[in-house]
Amino acid sequence: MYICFMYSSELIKGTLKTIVLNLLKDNDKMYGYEITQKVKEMTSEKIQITEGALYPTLHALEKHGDVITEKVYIGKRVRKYYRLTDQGKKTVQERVNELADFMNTMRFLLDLDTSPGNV
Amino acid sequence: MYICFMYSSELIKGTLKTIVLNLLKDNDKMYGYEITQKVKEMTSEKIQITEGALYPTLHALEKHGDVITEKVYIGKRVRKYYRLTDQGKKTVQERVNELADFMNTMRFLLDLDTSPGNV
DNA sequence: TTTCTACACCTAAATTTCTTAGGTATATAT
DNA sequence: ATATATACCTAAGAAATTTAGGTGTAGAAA
Repeated sequence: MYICFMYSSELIKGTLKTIVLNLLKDNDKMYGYEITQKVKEMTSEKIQITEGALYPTLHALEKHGDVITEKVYIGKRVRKYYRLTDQGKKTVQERVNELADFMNTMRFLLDLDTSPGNV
Repeated sequence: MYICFMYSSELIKGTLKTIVLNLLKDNDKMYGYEITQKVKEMTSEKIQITEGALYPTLHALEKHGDVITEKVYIGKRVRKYYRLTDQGKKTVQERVNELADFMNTMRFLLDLDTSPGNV
C-alpha cells in the first residue's frame, strides 16, 4: 500500500539534523537547496524540508563545529557548500545509531514487527 | 550492542500521542501514572514520559474525542482512567500506520536496512 | 511520629523546534 | 514582460516539550 502524502509535521521533528548530517556523510559536500531537493526526491515528496527549518539548522551545525562551509560562485549566484568535519563524522554516527535504536524500540512498543518490509 | 541511556529528547518529540493511543488500544483502560510506568518498563527506561508532557496530551486527546475518562477512587486517592472511543480507535490506526511508514522512509533515507534486528 | 518514597493528579513559564511568511537576487524559459 | 526555478536568508508565531513547581494520599522505615 502506497501512502502518497506528506507526513504530519510532528513526526519529522527531531530528525532533521540527523537527516542532514547523514546526507553529508554520503555526499562529501552539499548546499542547502540541494539538500531540500535530494530529500524530496529520495522520499517521493513525503518529506519536504522547508528552508525556514533547514538554514537555521545548518547554521547551528556550523556553530557547533560539525560542518564547515565554502562559498562557490556559479556566475553571479552564490552557493554555500557544507562539508562534515572530523567531529561531525562522529556526531553522524552517534545520531544515526541513536535514531536506529529508537526506531527499534518504537517498533517493539507499537508491536510493528509483524510486517517490517511493507515500503 | 546495548545502549542503556535515555534517548535525546528531540527524538521522542512527535511520537507521544501515538505511544499513548497505542497503549490504550492494547490495554482497554489506563491511568496517567500507569502509562508513564508501562512505557518506562517496556523500553528498559530508554523512554521516560514526563508528567508535564503526558497530562496535557491526555487532556488534548479527550478534548478531541479520542478518549473518554472515568474517575475511580482507591481509598481517598483518585485515579483517572482513560479509554479509547470509537473515533479514537480510528485515530490510533491512522497514527500508527503513518509512523510505521515514516520509519520505513527513514530507514531507507539513512540506509539502515543492512541490520534491522539489532535490538 | 516524623520522614522518606511511591503513588497520583495537575499547571505554568520557559525552551526548543518548526511553520509561516516574508525578503533579496540571479538564471532561464514563456 | 512575467513566471518559474535556483539560492541564500531572517523573524514572528505556533506547537510540543522540559523544567519546575504545587497538592495530597498511602505505606514503609527510622
